[in-house]
Amino acid sequence: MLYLSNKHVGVVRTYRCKNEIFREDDPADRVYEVIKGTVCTTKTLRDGKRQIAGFYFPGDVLGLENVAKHPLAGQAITEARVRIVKKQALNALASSDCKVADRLLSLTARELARKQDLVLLLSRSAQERIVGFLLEMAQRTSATDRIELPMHRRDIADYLGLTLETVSRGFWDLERRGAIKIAKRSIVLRSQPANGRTEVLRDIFEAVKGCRPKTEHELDDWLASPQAKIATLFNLTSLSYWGERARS
Amino acid sequence: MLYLSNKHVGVVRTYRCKNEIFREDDPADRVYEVIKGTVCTTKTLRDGKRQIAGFYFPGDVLGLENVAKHPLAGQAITEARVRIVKKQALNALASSDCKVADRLLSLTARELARKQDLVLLLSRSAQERIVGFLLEMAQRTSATDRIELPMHRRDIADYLGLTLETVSRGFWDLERRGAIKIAKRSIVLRSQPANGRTEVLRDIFEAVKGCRPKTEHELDDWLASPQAKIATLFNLTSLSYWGERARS
DNA sequence: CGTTGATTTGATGCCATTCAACTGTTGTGG
DNA sequence: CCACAACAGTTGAATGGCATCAAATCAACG
Repeated sequence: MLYLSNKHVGVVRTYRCKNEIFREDDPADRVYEVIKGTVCTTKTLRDGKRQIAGFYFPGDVLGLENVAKHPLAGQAITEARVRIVKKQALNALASSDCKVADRLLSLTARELARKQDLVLLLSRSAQERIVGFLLEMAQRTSATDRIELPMHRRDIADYLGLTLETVSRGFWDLERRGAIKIAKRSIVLRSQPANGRTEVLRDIFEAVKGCRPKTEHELDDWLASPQAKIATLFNLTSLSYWGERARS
Repeated sequence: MLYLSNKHVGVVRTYRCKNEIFREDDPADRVYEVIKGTVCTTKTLRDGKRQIAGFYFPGDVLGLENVAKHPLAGQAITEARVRIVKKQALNALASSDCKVADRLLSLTARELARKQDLVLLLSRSAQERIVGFLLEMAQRTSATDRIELPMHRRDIADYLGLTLETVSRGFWDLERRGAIKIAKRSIVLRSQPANGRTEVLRDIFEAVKGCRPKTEHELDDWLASPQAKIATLFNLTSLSYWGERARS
């Protein structure tokens, strides 16, 4: 499903895994809509350290920042198909079609909300970042009980501002506690004991859904969802309160 | 100077220092334009830890994220005057006046770029975050040789994901090296020695301005600016390369 | 089978936090 | 005017979490 444009706008290109879609300091005169695969934005420092500022899945759009030159490079994490649209053409469309302008603002605002979440995530402990990452992936990749992670440990580490060793240890810690089962690049969620203290469960419900469950049934239904399983992981991390990280 | 709206839209309110402008989980049906003073967005966790996701100065607009409920609270850092505009009214304006829609998108995209920068900043060492913070403040508050910091050490710490002690030590370290002079809430920049290695200076120029200096004169001129003085601080932090953090 | 890259595991060290004491400032009321 | 409390900021010492370095394990592939 293409949100931003239709078949008659822009060009579609395919990128092999690890190939660059655009470079740092390239003129930022285009936006890039992911059609298939996974893409990320990276910044590489002279000392070799790499930071990943965001992952992008089908339907997401890169390059919405209001800047002259890309502060970050765009890179394909897996083989990826991307629609490239010139901002100029897009602006022309937007001024003629109000819905396009609306959609553009909406996409930018959503991206802003995601970056907000990332900022909040980055000022937490290593284990909390890892759980937060799993929660984000579960929400964004319409996961069932199995979360497929297209990116490497190294990518996750660069995204979370950690080392890949710490990420590895963090995953293993969750597995040791019986919360997940690691199968290569996919994480299988195991149902939590959830014994006793239902008040805590209600708190978690509220933290993720934004309101308290109105009926027992509503709570039980939600507890069966993968989001709930991940959210309850937060209990394992001595985390008192996560706040609202789940939206739309 | 009011970017977003004119005198006939929204209402203007004044908030005392530390007062809340909007709360976490309040319906996000309004945007808030800072007219005077300084404002920030905060998230408070149950364990008492606080995170600041952004500072906002006159001309900046809060609440542009595309969400139903505010994920963060808005709080006045100093006494602040704020224009409050309902999103509904704004959308009505935007659909009739194309320039308003443009301005709205531009503001959101700028905010997105700022959050990008913050994400990159947060995955660095304590000292680098502190220098990066000074650089951001110098750029955003049209500073001369003196940067006025309206916020407390505690606020800076919560913004950078550090403790206030670490921030204090970081400032003192810069003072010890002769880079700044601390005067309560204002930081006086002292011109850097800049002796020798002009190649390094050119690198810093490029990192901040985005292109290499074309003439010696251009380099010298820039070196006299407060931005340059702060940028050269990065030399002091064993930081090999900062990348482009200065825009518009 | 050897090579290469990805991940896990282990040992050690450093940086930032934590806890604590102390200084300086501001405001309040007698 | 002074005593006192409350707050902001600085400084010091000890702890611990995460990075770093190093090595082992494992899978994929020619």
